[in-house]
This record gives sequence, C-alpha cells and structure tokens, in this order.
Amino acid sequence: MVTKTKNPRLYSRLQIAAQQLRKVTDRQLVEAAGITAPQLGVLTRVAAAKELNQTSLARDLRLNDSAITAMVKRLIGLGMLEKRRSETDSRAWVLKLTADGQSAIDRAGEQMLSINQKIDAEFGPGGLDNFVDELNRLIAICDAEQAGEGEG
Amino acid sequence: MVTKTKNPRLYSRLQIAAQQLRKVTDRQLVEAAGITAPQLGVLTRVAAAKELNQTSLARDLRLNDSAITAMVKRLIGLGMLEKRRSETDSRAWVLKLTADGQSAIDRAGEQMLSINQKIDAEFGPGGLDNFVDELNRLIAICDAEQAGEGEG
DNA sequence: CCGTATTGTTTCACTAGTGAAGTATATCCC
DNA sequence: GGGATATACTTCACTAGTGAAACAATACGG
Repeated sequence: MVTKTKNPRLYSRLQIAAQQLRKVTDRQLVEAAGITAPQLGVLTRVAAAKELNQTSLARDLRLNDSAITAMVKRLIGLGMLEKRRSETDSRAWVLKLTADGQSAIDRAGEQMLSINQKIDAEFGPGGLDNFVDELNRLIAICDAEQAGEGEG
Repeated sequence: MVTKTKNPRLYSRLQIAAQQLRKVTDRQLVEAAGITAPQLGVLTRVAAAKELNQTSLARDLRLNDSAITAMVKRLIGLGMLEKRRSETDSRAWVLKLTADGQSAIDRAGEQMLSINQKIDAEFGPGGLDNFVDELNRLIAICDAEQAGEGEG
C-alpha cells in the first residue's frame, strides 16, 4: 500500500470534532444562558455592531442568507432579537437585541464554560493559537477551491 | 484586557472549517460519484464489514441511531444500499451494498479529489498527522466532558 | 429618466444531525 | 418459564445548514 492519502481521516476527524464540541458547548450554554452556540454567535455580532442587516451578518458568519432568515426567526421567537426596517434602505432590516438577548449574552459570558477550561488546559495558549492557525489555513484552501470552480 | 480566552475563536473556526470542507468535498464527490461525503462514509463502512447492523454503524460513525435510520433510508432510496433482517437477531437489520453502491465507492476512490490534493500539499504528511492528532485530543476532551456530566 | 443589473430578503425542498419516547425482540436471573 | 431489563430500531419534533428561485427596492448607465 503506497502511503495512501490520510485525509479522509482528517475529514472525518474534523467533522466529528466539530459535531462533538458543538454538542457539549450547546449543552453547557443552554444551561447557562438558555441559547445554543450558533445563537450566541448571532447575538454577540448583533451586540457588537450597530445597524447590522442580515446580509452583513451572513457574510460575517460565512453562512447562507437563508440560514440567517431562519436563525433570526428563531431568535425573535425566543424574544432575544428584534427587527426594524432600515431607514436608509427599505429592503433591509436592522437587527436589535432585546433586554432578554442582552442578558443571555451576559449570562453566557459570566463564567467560562467548563469545556473551554479543559481545552485551554489541554492545549495551552500557544497550542491553541497553532490549532486555530491550522484551521484558518484549511478554511483558506476551501475558499480558494470554491473561488476557482470553473477551471479544469 | 486580561488575555481573555481565545477558544470562542477555536470553536467558530472549527465549525467554519468543518462546514466549508464538507461543502467543497460534497460538491466534488457528488460530481465524481453521485453521493455526499457522509453517504460515502456509510457506504465504505458497510463495504468493509460484513454483517453490519445499524447500531454498530452508529457507534462507528459516532452518530445517533436515528441519524442512521434516516441516512440508511436515503441510501436505500438512492439504490445504494439494501436491508435484510438478520438471521441471528430479528430486531436487527443487515446492511448490504448494491451494485450501484459498490460502483459509487469505486468512482469516489478512482481519482483523488482536488481539495484533498491541495490539503496534502499545504500541510505535508507530518503536518497532517499533527493536525489529526490535535483533533483527536479535542474529541477526547469532549468525550470526557460528556461522560462526567453528573458531577459538580 | 428609464431599463437593466444588483442587492436584501424570503420561501421551498432538501441533507444531516440531536434527543426523547415508543415498539419489538432478546437476554438474564430467580 | 416468566418478569424485569437491555438492545435494535423507528418516529417525532426540533436546530442548523445548503442551494435555487422568486420578489421588491435600490443603483447604474445610456
């Protein structure tokens, strides 16, 4: 066997790691703040920006517009977010946190999730930086591959 | 700012990397073999084992039983898989590849996906091993966290 | 200033996963 | 052997994402 490619391994480990980390993080976050990790991601970005519309949010999170439509709908249903028509562009919405949304962020930030403490302990600051860097390189490869799609 | 935790960064980079890699891989795999990456994962495991039932498959892939039920249903719909009652345990099913399923695996294995070539080139064999190792350590942390859930 | 393109959003049909609850069948133990 | 328990699987309601098609409003270029 001629040193067959190892990156189906990478692929599957990456998927499993992402899935498991999300599962654990969601569990701890729902307990601490009543929201999931993707929801917290949206709320913190809405909190950080003012005058944020859905398209910018989608680009920011690297998601589909339609994923944002659905996500925002859920967060409004939870009473965490509000939508008003933009005054400068009447196609767009401006997203705003509600008091509940702000308090969810606060509760989420209060104490560090135990899973995050364990990750810090396992990798250390340098190891963590390196890990994130590798993930960024992988993301860059995917981006390049998607950009150059029409070529043969 | 007191070197605030960097692993929300890790979390989000991991999710983005997993999502993007899956998107690109799916695209190339659908073109080459007519199936998605998760589907190929199931088919190759069915091909490797004989007398594989859904519960073992679920453990193998670290998924829910109900995810397997749905996945198998889709693959049967695609004509890639067959289900027969096990002769030794009449609760269980035995999963078998169809000719189409086998040929999908063959087509997927024929040429290396271009995304995989680029990943190999970027990281090199040693870098890849290291990356996979880090992912495994992260998975282990998640497993430990889930196992020790009742403790305070 | 008007038609064409672009942008912001939604809807739809889909894949892929979670978790809880339910139904059979097997297994274990007294 | 029969009752509790465990195992194999399904169903249901849900989150979270993709991609294509549609629609309205805005911006651009003669």
